[in-house]
Amino acid sequence: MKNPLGMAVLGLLLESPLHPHAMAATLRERGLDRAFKVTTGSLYDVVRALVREGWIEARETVKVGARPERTVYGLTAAGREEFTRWVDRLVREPQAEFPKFLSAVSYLGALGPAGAVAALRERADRLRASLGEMRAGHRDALEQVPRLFVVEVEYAVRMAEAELAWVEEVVGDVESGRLAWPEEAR
Amino acid sequence: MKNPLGMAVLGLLLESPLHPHAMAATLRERGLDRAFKVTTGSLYDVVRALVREGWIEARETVKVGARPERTVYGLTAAGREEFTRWVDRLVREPQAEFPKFLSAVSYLGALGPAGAVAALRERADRLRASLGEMRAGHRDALEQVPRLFVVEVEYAVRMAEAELAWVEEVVGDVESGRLAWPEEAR
DNA sequence: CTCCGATCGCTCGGATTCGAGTATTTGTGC
DNA sequence: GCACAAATACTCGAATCCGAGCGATCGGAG
Repeated sequence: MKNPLGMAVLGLLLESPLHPHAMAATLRERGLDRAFKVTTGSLYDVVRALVREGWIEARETVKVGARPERTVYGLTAAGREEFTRWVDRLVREPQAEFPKFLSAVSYLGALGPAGAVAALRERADRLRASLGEMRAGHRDALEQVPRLFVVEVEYAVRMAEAELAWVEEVVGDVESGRLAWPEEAR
Repeated sequence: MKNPLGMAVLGLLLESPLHPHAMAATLRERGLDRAFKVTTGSLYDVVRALVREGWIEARETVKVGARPERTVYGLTAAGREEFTRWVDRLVREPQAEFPKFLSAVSYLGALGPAGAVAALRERADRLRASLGEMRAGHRDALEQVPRLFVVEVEYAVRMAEAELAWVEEVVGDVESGRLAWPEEAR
């Protein structure tokens, strides 16, 4: 079980038992779909895996109307423990990750100086837009809930700001020639 | 074809035809395994996919001694074009990604104030260590190749610095009470 | 000259992932 | 009271991913 969505599920069930569809809906309501990739397809797989590990268990299967049955899952004692361990580990140990932008920047040379500047400028614009949305969302959320519950947005904002600053700096460096384009890089 | 490793392969073949094992070796030599997840298993799948798309093609199959045959692949004209488009798109359009730390921070509450501070402190230490390595590696590399070829390391360093700064700030905020721990968060 | 670890180069299959599809029901505007 | 969008709830199969091998060869120590 490596999928962080599993952690999200445990975290939700800490509050109260739910059926899969409700988990997805709740995660989206709380904006946690910015932090977890929540796709329904994967969700059912993840739930099955959590059951296999003994961290959650089916509580009841209710049928409302003629819709498909809903199986409600609740946390086990082991699941409760696992959740904390899981969060703790992910906070403690930086994982090697491979953001697509990092990959792309490795081959920035291929765009040529003018192409690189154009592409980076567009990225900067998009980053500014999404930063605007995040900041607004954060402000609104803070009126509803304590800061601790939206602290991950602050992290996301900081990282986006850092990226934006770097992108702008590189644009400047290319234009001023501080970042030279050697022959070998087309 | 979504795997960025495919982009890395196209980028390598731009220089000269190679067989899969040599691709992996070259990527590692150049330290690009920090930017691309290069696992041999996936590599062969990715190469097959690139052939299917018509972006690379088998050039020859040589047999040296009694070892398994090596199939050498080279770029096609379509592959050359696709590579540029690929880099351009990834630079232009920020992708929604889901770093594990972002997920974990969403449930930071579960660790309690003391637990959170402890875990964050450990992360900070690890980040400092890996920053040290990255900076040293970058310095060394700069003596060998032009800056453009290691510019992705500068990005990685900046992002790690931003994360470290944020982590240290949150530790301070928890300790000073500026980041309060409401009852609901255990 | 012979043993052993490192390197070469690839295959395989289990596990995971997720988009697209299905089918019902509720709500809304006209 | 009817059409139509949205929400409810889940299944399925195709694609992808990747760790764990596997067998050969090479280089160097003794």
